[in-house]
Amino acid sequence: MNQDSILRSLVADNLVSDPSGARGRLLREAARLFRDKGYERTTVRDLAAAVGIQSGSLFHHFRTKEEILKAVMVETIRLNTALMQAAVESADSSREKLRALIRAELESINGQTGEAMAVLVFEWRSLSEESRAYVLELRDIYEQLWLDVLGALHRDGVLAADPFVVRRMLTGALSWTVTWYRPDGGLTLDDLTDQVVAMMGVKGPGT
Amino acid sequence: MNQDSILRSLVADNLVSDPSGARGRLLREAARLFRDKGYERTTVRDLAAAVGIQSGSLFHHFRTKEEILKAVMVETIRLNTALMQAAVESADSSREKLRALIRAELESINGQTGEAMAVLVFEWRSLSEESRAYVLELRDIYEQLWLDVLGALHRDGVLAADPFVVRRMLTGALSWTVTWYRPDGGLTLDDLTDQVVAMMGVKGPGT
DNA sequence: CCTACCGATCGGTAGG
DNA sequence: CCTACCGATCGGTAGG
Repeated sequence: MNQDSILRSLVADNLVSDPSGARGRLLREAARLFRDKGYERTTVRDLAAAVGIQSGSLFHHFRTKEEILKAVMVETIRLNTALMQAAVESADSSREKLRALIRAELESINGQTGEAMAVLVFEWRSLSEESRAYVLELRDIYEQLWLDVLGALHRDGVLAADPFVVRRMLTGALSWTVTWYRPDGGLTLDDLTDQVVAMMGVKGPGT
Repeated sequence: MNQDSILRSLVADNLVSDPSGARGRLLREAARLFRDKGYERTTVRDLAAAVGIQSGSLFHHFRTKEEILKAVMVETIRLNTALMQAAVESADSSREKLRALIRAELESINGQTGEAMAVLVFEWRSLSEESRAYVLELRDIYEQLWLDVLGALHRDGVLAADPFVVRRMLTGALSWTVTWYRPDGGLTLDDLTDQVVAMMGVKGPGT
């Protein structure tokens, strides 16, 4: 399962909007604007202009501006949960699974869906209570994938630190790359993954 | 030099506002509001109410709302640069200096100035171009303290990964603690510091 | 999806 | 530091 086929399968199940449809295009532009200017500084007029419609027409697709933010976050978590699941399944040992997860998350953060991933990290406060509760549920599933792998490494004595703390540290470290990492800067995503793995205190033989 | 005397010395030099004065109290409340609600969602009326004055009176102290954000950030970096300098000087070996830096930054993020530190991380986009340039200058001095210590460890062969990358990872990991770490949760700041150090691939003998 | 428009709220000002 | 107020802009609506 590559990235494209995973996306297509989610679109078929109506869990993620078709990127080429009106809704999908709006969500992609919204993610970009929300990351660049922040949710609050982005006006409904900005959003409408980005997809070439009038501001009033937005409310044919979404009841409120906040609903757009929620949709960006929900679809992003759904897509990335599927991507992480594929990453876990692609590897055999726990150590390789961890590497695959780190690599996949770095790819999401610094690739095509990077805008939406950044929104997920930085625009949390702009969600309503109800939306927040729902997004958090999805987030728990995503996090459990990580905790399972880290927990296995911990039980095997390969990872000394607490899995929960390690995952929190990784979340911060990896999402922060969006503010400084540039793929064209001589450091490839594989190099970056290596550095993170090297920095993690995962002891023991090299494979 | 403890934290209090460092703060007093900065106040005496007019680099940081007296926390008990009108300006200092406003900046502290502003930091709290900006962290909780975000800069854009915080109105000048919120700010004024928090210190018990009318909204129009704010503009006697600051020309614009953005100037308040800038002041929060500038004073926070100044204070923390002094705190990190003291941390570096308090230790002898590079390894101990790194631990002191990590411990001091965790303390800043999760202590009394935590609100302002979170603002520094999450409200970057709301700064004007000019303010951003100025804050960035101060930030460079702060970062250099870290890079000096990490660079020494790298030259000694204790730290395998690139100092620049390590610092970026640490920035993300440590600042992210503000979203999940609670001092009363059974994990002390010293425990947390231990976990971070353990997670860093700083090889070699235990002292 | 558009036109035309609304009530509310925003940052900031003038004059004291 | 207050009173009184402004122009601009915001999210959202009605009716087509």
